Amino acid sequence: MTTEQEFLDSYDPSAYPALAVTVDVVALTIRDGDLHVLLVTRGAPPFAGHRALPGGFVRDEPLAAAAVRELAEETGLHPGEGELARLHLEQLASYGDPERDPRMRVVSVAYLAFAPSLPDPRAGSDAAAAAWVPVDSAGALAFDHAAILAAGLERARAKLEYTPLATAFLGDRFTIGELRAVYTAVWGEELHAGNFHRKVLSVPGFVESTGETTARGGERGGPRARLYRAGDAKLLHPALLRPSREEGVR
Amino acid sequence: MTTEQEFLDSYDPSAYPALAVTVDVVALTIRDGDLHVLLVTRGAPPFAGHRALPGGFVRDEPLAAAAVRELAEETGLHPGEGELARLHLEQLASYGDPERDPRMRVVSVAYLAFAPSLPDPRAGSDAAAAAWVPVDSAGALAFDHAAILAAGLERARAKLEYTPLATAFLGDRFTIGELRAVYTAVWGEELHAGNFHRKVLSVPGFVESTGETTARGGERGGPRARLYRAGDAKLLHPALLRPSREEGVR
DNA sequence: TGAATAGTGTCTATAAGACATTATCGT
DNA sequence: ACGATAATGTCTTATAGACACTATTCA
Repeated sequence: MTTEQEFLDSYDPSAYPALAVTVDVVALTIRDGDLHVLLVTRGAPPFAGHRALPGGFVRDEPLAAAAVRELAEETGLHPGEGELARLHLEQLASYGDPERDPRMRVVSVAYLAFAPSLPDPRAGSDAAAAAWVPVDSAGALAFDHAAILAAGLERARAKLEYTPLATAFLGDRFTIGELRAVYTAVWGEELHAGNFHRKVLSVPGFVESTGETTARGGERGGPRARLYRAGDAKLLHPALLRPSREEGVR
Repeated sequence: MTTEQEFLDSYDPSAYPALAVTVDVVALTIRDGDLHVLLVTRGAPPFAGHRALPGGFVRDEPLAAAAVRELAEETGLHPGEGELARLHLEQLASYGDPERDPRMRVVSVAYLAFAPSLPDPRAGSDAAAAAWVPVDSAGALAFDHAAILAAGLERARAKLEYTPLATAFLGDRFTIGELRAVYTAVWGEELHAGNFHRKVLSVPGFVESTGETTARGGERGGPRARLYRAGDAKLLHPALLRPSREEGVR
């Protein structure tokens, strides 16, 4: 209870009940115009057969490295390889309710990842039970993972407002229309094409022109679109605010 | 390495190296117009004699409860008692670099607290070494606490933009001038009094009038000010943006 | 009386959003 | 030819910020 006692305790961790630290990852990507999250199907109790966020125990490594490692294992890709090299990863929050895991006290550090469209997890790897699932079809998840997913989605929606991270869902070159498709998928709202176009170009450092255009127009017609790459801005100023933000204000 | 192996491991935590979880609290308050943070002076190695954020090991309790408990111990106040009852507490981030504590692997969950002006920590309590320190005078801190404090300050500055949490630094009734003093203390920038006044009143749900005024004018003259209390808004719309946000955008 | 503060009014520049328009491409 | 999309133009309204101004109170 006293400060000195704490110092003593700190040298004797076995005086405390066993406690584990895990990382769980909310990995988001966009497929076919819809926002998807990477989920695994648990093969053992508790919650056997339920879907869960990919994650696992932290080893002798930084927390973010554990998140990247788990993600790489579940997708069958290697960190720094191919599309995983362009991954955006940020810490989301930590969850440590004593009852959140029925086996023992587990504190989980959740991470949020934005990925360009990735292939399906490789069959035969650790990731046999992993799949990209539309976020609207995630359903019930193991442990408190539904709450973690909800927090990740809300964070992602907010981040698109004031950061250029929407580009993290795209390749290194993209059209304004593709960028708008990211916003509509994450926010779940249609955006006015013309206003969005002008606004994106008016924010300093959001995108920069490559001088190129697409090789051909859209599948259903339309002119060739100019290609852009991500700019050097870390924050959008002014921000792109969501249309419907009156709800939830009170 | 495989998913099944993880399930087995999860039942045998002793297979993993000893690991501790702590909470550290960035507790902010405003005294004499300046932003202060609660710091303790360490009495034992490592970092003996250095200042540090208040914190300690997590017990059989939720993480937020551990943060409140540590804060109560250091200030000598009891949770839910007096000013501590009005405390705003939110999770900040977790810090788990393997080298951040020289003794052992410690993962710390940092919390951020906004408090109305609190008394000095009680002499004779656990808090004998605790004190409110102006954030500009914090200097070097033990472990990675300087980085945690910096993250807390940035979070606080950002939160004041789009939430009504500035009122968490004030009593249950306050003037617009007192609210403006919170903003100038946290942001470190002067705000135009007239524009601030009109803007605060124009944001729905930020403050609501009590119909009362202060008993007397300012110490150096001026009329009596109307008294307000916090409104029911959870988000400010439109937000109060910091004047200088061009820097750090790139 | 003078200085400081509360609160309001006015004006300008910027930004958001609704809507229209033109050009280019695929089918 | 037709429909779809890219990109730009126009107009209205809301907001931010600079500045001026009046009223009230304390020293």
